[in-house]
Amino acid sequence: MNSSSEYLIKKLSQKSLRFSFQRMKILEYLYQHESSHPDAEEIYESLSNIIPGLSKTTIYNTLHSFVNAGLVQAVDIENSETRYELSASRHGHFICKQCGVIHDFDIDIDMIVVKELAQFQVEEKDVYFRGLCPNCIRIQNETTNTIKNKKKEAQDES
Amino acid sequence: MNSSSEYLIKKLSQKSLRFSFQRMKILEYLYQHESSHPDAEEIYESLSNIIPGLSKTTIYNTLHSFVNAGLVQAVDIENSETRYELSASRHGHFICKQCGVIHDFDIDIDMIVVKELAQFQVEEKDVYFRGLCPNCIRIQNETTNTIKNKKKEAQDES
DNA sequence: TTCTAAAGTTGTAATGATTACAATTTATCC
DNA sequence: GGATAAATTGTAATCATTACAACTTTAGAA
Repeated sequence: MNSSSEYLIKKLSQKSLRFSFQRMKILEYLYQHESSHPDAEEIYESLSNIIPGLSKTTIYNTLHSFVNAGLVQAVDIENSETRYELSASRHGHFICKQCGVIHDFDIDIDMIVVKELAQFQVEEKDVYFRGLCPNCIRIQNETTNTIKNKKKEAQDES
Repeated sequence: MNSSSEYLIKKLSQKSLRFSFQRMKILEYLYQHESSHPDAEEIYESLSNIIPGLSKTTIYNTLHSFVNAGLVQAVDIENSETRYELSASRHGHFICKQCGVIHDFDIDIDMIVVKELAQFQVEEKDVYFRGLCPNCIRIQNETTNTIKNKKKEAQDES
C-alpha cells in the first residue's frame, strides 16, 4: 500500500468511511479530471477498464458517500445527469447550452448574504450561469457570415 | 371568449404561439400557484379534473413552448422533477432539504458580473440556495429537546 | 493472527420523469 | 368554408438513478 493510499485512508476515516480500491480509484479519477466535471457514467466507463467487474451501483453509492462526507460536490446544472467535482473553494458554474462544457468561475458566494433569509439555515449556495462559450460564439458567427455571404452572392448573381 | 383569453391570445401570438384551452388553463394554473412552483405532474393532476382527456404530453409540450417563448421559467433546483414559475423579475430560489418547499428571495442577479466570463455570452443566471426553512428548524429543535428531556428523565430515574 | 460485525460491492430489477412518434384534432389565414 | 401548419393525444421507449438481496471485504477486538 503506497503513501497516497495511506493519505486517503486517513482522509476517509476522518469522515467515517472505509478504504477500498474502488473508492481510491474514483477519488483519483475526480482528481485527474477536475475541469471536465464527469458524471457517473463517464467514471464508470473509464474505471471499468482498470477494475474488472466494477458495478455502476458502486459508482453511485460511492459518489453519494463522498458528497455526504463533504469530499465531493454535486453539480446539478444539467437536468439530465448529475456531474461531480472535488470539494474546493466555492465557485460558480457556467454551462454552454451549445456544447455542454462546464466552466468554473471565481465568485465570492459567501459574500452573497440575503437579509430576507435570516430565519433560514442556508447550507449550500449554488450559482449557475448558462449561455454560449467563446468557442461556440465563434462557430456561430462563422456560420452566420457564411449564410450572409451566400445570400449576397445570390443577390449579385440576379 | 372573455377578455382574459383575448389578452392571452395577444400574448401568445407575440411569441408565435397559438391559443388553446389547454394552454390557457396551464398558464392560469401557474398564475394561481406562483409560490408553490408546481411540476408537470401537479399541473396535470389538477387540470385533468377540468379538462377531460388531457394528456401529460401536452403539459410537457406546453411548458417547453412557454419556456422557449420566455413566458415561463424552469426551476431546476431539484435533481428529480423540473418545477415551473411565471417569468418575472429575476430572483433566487431557496429549497428546504427537509420538506422540499421552495422560497423565492429577492436578489439583484444582474449585479453579479463576472469579469472572468467577459468572452462568454451569459444568457441565464440562477442562484440556488439549499438548507432548512424556519418551520423545519423549529421542528428539529423540538425533536432534539424531546430527546434531551427523555435522556435527562432516564438519568434522573437511575 | 484470527474472528466477527458492520460496511462496501455487485447484479438485476424496478422506478419515475421525460421524450419520441404517429394519428387525430384544432386554430389561423386565405 | 377549406387548406395547412400547429397542437393534442396516447402509447411506447428512454435513461439516469435507486431498491434490494446476496456476497465480499474492511477494521477493530479477542
